[in-house]
Amino acid sequence: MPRNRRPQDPEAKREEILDAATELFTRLGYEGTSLKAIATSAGVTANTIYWYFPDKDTLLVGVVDRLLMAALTDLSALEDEPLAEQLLWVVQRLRDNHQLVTAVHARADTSPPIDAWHRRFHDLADAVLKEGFRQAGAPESGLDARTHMAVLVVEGLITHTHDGDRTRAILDLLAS
Amino acid sequence: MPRNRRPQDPEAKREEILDAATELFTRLGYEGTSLKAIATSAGVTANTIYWYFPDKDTLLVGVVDRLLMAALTDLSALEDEPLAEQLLWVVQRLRDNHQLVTAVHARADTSPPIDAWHRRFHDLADAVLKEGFRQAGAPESGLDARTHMAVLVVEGLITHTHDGDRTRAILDLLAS
DNA sequence: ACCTGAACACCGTTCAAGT
DNA sequence: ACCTGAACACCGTTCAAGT
Repeated sequence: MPRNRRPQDPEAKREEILDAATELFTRLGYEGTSLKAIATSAGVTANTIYWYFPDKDTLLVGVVDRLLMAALTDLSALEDEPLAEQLLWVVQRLRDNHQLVTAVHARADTSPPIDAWHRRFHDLADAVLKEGFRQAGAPESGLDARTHMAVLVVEGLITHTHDGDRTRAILDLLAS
Repeated sequence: MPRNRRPQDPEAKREEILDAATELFTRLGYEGTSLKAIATSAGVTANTIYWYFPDKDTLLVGVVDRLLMAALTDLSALEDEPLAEQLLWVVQRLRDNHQLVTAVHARADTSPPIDAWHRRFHDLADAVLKEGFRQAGAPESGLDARTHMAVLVVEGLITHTHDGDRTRAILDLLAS
């Protein structure tokens, strides 16, 4: 049996590459992780990644999109919790992935696919949070400004290290 | 006269390198700008930059520190304006430099000098904004959380494109 | 369809050598 | 003290070639 016939189905290989990229981007940062390192960790050669993804930026989009969807799914289990509690959960959940957030921001200006994903993310986050504010009984006036602001604050709390008390105080203020 | 004797004093050359780096980092981003491009624009060779700065990260610190000091100086002329007005001025003033902000965030985890500068920046921004809130008559209770949150929002407004109305609405909400 | 080895242009950084 | 040319290891990406 030849070495480069698929030992398993190609969807699984794609997932393995995404797994490896997620782990390494999270731990070493986007610029600090080479495609060679991802490939080695996934058991392939660097240029094999190009069969599954057109470039490194699009691989990053695959990584963050999968993480976002998983987080949203898990968040839905907390929909009856107070808003500040839900926001705190999001911040704690994504804090380990903060290097992914800063990478998206840093590369959105250069990479069209990252820019497009980033815009979709904000539209989605705005919509989810707006609904959260409504269910918390927030007044309709100024609701857009409030939700946009809240998304920026959550991003800021993920990308900046604060102790738990300060994080909580900010989120309480935000949800009040 | 030999070519590589200084035609002018070395402080001026250092400033020229900072000027070139500021312009190119701002326009093309940090990762999108090579030291060779900066050097050429400043009329030297790439490795000459290493006589003035230990590495590319420290050059970035030099750039952002100079921009921050200039912005703070100019801001002091507006100290009698309403707080929301001052914040709007800051956002508009630094919006063109948003690639510098995202670069600092993206590299703070990897580069000790950038991390150190970033912490100093937040300490300074917190202090300045806290005084701004006080002068605007904000209550002392919850003032820390409010200032930290406001700094995150200002960073978010700089790094995310919003139309003017939305920016203003968010800043009004923040200062109210 | 899937994977590789070899190559390409580029990058930040180092260093011995010049003036 | 200030600056350069040449080199180093590395990077993302391409492509002809293999199975």
